[in-house]
Amino acid sequence: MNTEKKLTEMETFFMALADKTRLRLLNLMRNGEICVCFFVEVLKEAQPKISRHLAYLRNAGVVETRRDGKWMYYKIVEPENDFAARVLRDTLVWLDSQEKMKIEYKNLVKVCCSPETLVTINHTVKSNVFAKTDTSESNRELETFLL
Amino acid sequence: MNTEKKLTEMETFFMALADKTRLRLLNLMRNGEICVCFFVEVLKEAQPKISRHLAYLRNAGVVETRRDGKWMYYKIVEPENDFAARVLRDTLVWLDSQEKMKIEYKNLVKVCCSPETLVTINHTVKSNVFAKTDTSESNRELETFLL
DNA sequence: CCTTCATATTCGCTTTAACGAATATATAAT
DNA sequence: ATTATATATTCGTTAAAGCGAATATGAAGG
Repeated sequence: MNTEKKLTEMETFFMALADKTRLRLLNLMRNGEICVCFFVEVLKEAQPKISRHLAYLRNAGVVETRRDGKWMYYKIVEPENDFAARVLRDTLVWLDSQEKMKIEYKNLVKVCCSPETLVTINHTVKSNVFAKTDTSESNRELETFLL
Repeated sequence: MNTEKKLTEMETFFMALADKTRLRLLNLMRNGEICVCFFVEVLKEAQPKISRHLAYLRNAGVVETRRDGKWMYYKIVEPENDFAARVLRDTLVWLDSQEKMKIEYKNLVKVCCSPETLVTINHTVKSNVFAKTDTSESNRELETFLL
């Protein structure tokens, strides 16, 4: 890579981490991919705001997306740059050391794994919840994590 | 600390790292305290610009200052927060992996350790250079580093 | 005291970031 | 086809960052 661009890359990377909303988003993604609607629900922030910050993280190469029907899932991606990868890991540990972040993560688990909440959020019939609207892998991981 | 302030602290910390000039300053400080005039000389940036970015780093708790007569010396200070300290160390290693940053550091050493340059920069009589204007410890460290 | 030198700060300006509100897009359901 | 839903994007505004130029501060030396 051009030597001039490396500093710009660092700048962009740290910018991605230099915002409360983005840090909170990363905290929620720390154990796997999460659907946008859960971010909105848990962080209690306006949907366009969430969406913009997620876009920011994606442009910075910190997260990747997967579409599943109407839903978009975001997950943290290990940066190609080893140094960035290390800082990102450190940052997630840092977040995990904060009481408020632990609580938010637990709220995420509560929202994700509760069938009623899924119905509320997705406006889906109950019988369908775990069959279609639920991103089964992520939720199993979350449930396991809670035990 | 108030749980709400912790995220703000992280934000401020990462903001400090999210700027090319500040990263270049930190790179130059990686082995000890450096006088402002050397930053100006090596980075070839306007003095007020350097000064403002140093102030930013100081407000973020990343550097400390020491006055010696007319000269101000800045050095990196280990953040009290262990997580921040770790990220800062990682960042310095990251910088050190970049060719351009190595060159800038070598230029610093060249400027710092050259008596003529000191005379030029400090507008001081030659005989005085190493006795007064030179920050002896730092320079010894720099010279050793170069060998 | 008065001047000089190193550094910090202020001022006015331009650029960029962030936000809420509104709108667009894309998929799914009817 | 039409409608509803999830998410993204645009628009207009406000706030913040960064910059160069000018000025202020503070220490040293004559």
